[in-house]
Amino acid sequence: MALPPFEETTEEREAFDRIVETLIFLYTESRRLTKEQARAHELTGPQLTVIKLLAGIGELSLTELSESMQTRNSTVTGIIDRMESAELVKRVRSEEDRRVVKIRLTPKGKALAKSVPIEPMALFRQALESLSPQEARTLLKILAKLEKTVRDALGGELRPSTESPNDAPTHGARTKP
Amino acid sequence: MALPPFEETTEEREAFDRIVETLIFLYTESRRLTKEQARAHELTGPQLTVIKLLAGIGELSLTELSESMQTRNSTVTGIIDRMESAELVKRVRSEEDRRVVKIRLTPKGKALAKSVPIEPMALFRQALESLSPQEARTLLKILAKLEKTVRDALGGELRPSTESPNDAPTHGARTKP
DNA sequence: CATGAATATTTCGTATGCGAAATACTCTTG
DNA sequence: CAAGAGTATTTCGCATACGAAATATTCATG
Repeated sequence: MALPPFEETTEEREAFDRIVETLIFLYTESRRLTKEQARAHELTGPQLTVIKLLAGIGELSLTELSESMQTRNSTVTGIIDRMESAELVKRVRSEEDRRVVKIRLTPKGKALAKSVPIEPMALFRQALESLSPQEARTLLKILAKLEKTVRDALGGELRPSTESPNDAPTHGARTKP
Repeated sequence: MALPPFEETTEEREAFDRIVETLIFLYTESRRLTKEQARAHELTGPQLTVIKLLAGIGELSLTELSESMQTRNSTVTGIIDRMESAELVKRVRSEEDRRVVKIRLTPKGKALAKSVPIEPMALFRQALESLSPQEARTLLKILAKLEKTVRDALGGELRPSTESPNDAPTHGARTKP
């Protein structure tokens, strides 16, 4: 009677603030450390992600890459430009669909992928190992629920972008698309 | 006997991958929507964060701002430069310590802060409301544990930056420092 | 009180990251 | 098969984001 479901208590608000803050902390610190570690191998964070993705798969179109990395095509174009200049990667026009550009590792890129042991978001992954299996399962379940809520909210709201129906931003995403 | 604690099963690895992916999804999508909503008010995402922070506090030094936003000083300098050009904010040299720059809202900035209803990371915050109180508590507990693990790891590792001992990156952090 | 270590901010160069518009190509339908 | 809708990528301009180095100022010690 006092507080309907949507009323937010002060306590609840503080808890939410802490959660938001911690989410940002975990994401940004992991990103920073990845970037720093990548530098030791003459790579940037996103470039490391690209190399690891391609090493696992072989080749990906630019759009597939951008989806895997949760970024926009226009962002990935720039990343690939620089990697191509550095001879890490090459663009190959697809034969079936000539609009598509396939991205492949060069021998130099493959060698680098093999020699670089770090993986994107390693810091966060490592932290996950400190959780009990029970906690890990619970975390995954809760995050999945949040993801669903967000996707539903975006469905009736977003995708105002001109670009392809991507999902969203980068720097260390899936290692397996 | 088969798998010592540090051995990672395939199943576990996939769960970790999903968690990492979801973390990135939640962070980046919330960030994107905030940015998009801010645009309707002639603001960028980080600028919205600055305005909301200052509206709650009054004034903050540049370093305090960068810590609240989990970004580097050099990044915030640029953000404040543009906001100052837009007359949203002004720099005031501190009297006690003349190295310090205090950032304050201008009347225009205050008015804008009042008229803009959106808050940074609103999408994610809103999603949190879909959780049961129990789930929210559990999530907070697990994230706090991860945060501690990460801080410990960084303690004996990081902070290789030349800049002040900040914590890390931006775009929508605390609303209350 | 002079010097050097420490701290706060800025400057600079480079790499994302994004949306909007332009290009190039494919796929309908008529 | 030609015109237009749809899709893949690039181009462009702008705003972060970062580290390293430069500046300005304060503090600690001798």
